[in-house]
Amino acid sequence: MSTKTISISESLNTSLHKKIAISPLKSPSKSLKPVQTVTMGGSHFKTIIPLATQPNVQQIQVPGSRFTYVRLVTSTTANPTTLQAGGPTTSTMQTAKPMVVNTGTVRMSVPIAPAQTMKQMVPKSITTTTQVMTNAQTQQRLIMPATSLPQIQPNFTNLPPGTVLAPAPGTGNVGYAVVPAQYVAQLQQSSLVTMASSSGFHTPTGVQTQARLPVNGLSTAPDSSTRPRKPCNCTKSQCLKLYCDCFANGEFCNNCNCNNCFNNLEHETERLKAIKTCLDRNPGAFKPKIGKGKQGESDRRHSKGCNCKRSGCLKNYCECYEAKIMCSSICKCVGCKNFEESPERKTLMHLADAAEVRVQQQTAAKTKLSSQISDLLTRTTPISTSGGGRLPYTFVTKEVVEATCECLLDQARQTELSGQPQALAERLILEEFGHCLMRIISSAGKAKSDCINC
DNA sequence: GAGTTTGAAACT
DNA sequence: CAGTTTCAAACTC
Repeated sequence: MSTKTISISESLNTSLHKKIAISPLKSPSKSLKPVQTVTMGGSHFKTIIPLATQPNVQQIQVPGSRFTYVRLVTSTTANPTTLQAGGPTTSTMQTAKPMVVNTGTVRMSVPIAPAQTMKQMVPKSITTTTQVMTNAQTQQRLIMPATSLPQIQPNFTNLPPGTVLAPAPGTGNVGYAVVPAQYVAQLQQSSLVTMASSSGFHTPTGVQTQARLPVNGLSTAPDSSTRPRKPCNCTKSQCLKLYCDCFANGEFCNNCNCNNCFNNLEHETERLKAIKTCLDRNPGAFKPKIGKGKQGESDRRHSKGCNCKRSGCLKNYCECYEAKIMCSSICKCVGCKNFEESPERKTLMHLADAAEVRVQQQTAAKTKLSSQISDLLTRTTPISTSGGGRLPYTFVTKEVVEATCECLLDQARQTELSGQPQALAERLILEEFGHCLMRIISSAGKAKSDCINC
């Protein structure tokens, strides 16, 4: 991977003429890319962290460095290109990549994640303070100046995400980042924002950060791009080995339950060293484990295959099963039941589907019941008797009865599907009926009380 | 929640 | 490369 230098000249004040070093970028993956940059050699690396000059963006200055550090996120497709910053459309969209900004004194590695659901991630609050652009891939990106240099901004609409425009040595602390909007949302949720202060780079002891990134550049679950990743519980690895999911995903730990965690900015040196060690051991350590299979095979498959011995590849111990893909020819598993025609697998799938449907039905029924009661509270006039303690009969309407019946039917279906004995089923249904009654009574009582007070 | 099982990662 | 150990997540009770 070579580093290319690009001049920014057009539309810039000549005194601001700057050199930009942009490295070719790598493909998106589960892993972050600082790993790629570390292998390039170089005496000093810095993990780039968010800009701070915009209301929703954090800028952190590392002592001893003249540069504003940023963390960048970019799209999942496209190829590396050479860029002419400020020029006409000389660039094409690029892949999520790590970037090395060679400023002459400091090399900064930029972990970059694929931005997948950018449209929905763009916070409304920031669109007024940052320039939002839409490219052919319908991804929105932001140009966020680390310091004010507004005349540059309009010329970067064609830069790929993940591009850092850094100044030549001696030109001051000015840097630009083209960042997909999703990352701004990450920033808002990340404790990176709270851990950094505008006066300097101070991270309180124990503070952990975790920028959420899609796993493998793919969504392993329908909502994986929006759901916070599970916190790790590492106790011995210092979160600096691939045992740690956060580390393996190229993320900082944040809100984890780990002990003696070194996977944070506070232990940047150790972290980068660990990344290098992992890469020395396995250059593909941070590459996606789930990739495209050979022709004729499933689109997605485990890059190395699993080695399961006892789980039949039908438990989450199995990386293939966990990724919701079938085992392939490269797996070395024993007694595998994770293949297309496997009856065990089909049964598991049916059970999982049924469970999901049950949960949805039950949730819907309960929501409807609550809605009916709530609706009644607003449109009925409770009948209160003077001290008689009777509840308003108007609450037992046709709608409430129907909603109650739905709850009971759902409970019946659930017990039937799970093969519960009849006696237990009846008991569960009765209990559900009791819950419904309690809700009705509670609502009616509240309405009565409200009426008395009014 | 504690203890067990599991398989990937790390180590020898 | 193979065997063993370490580790943290998944799972069971």
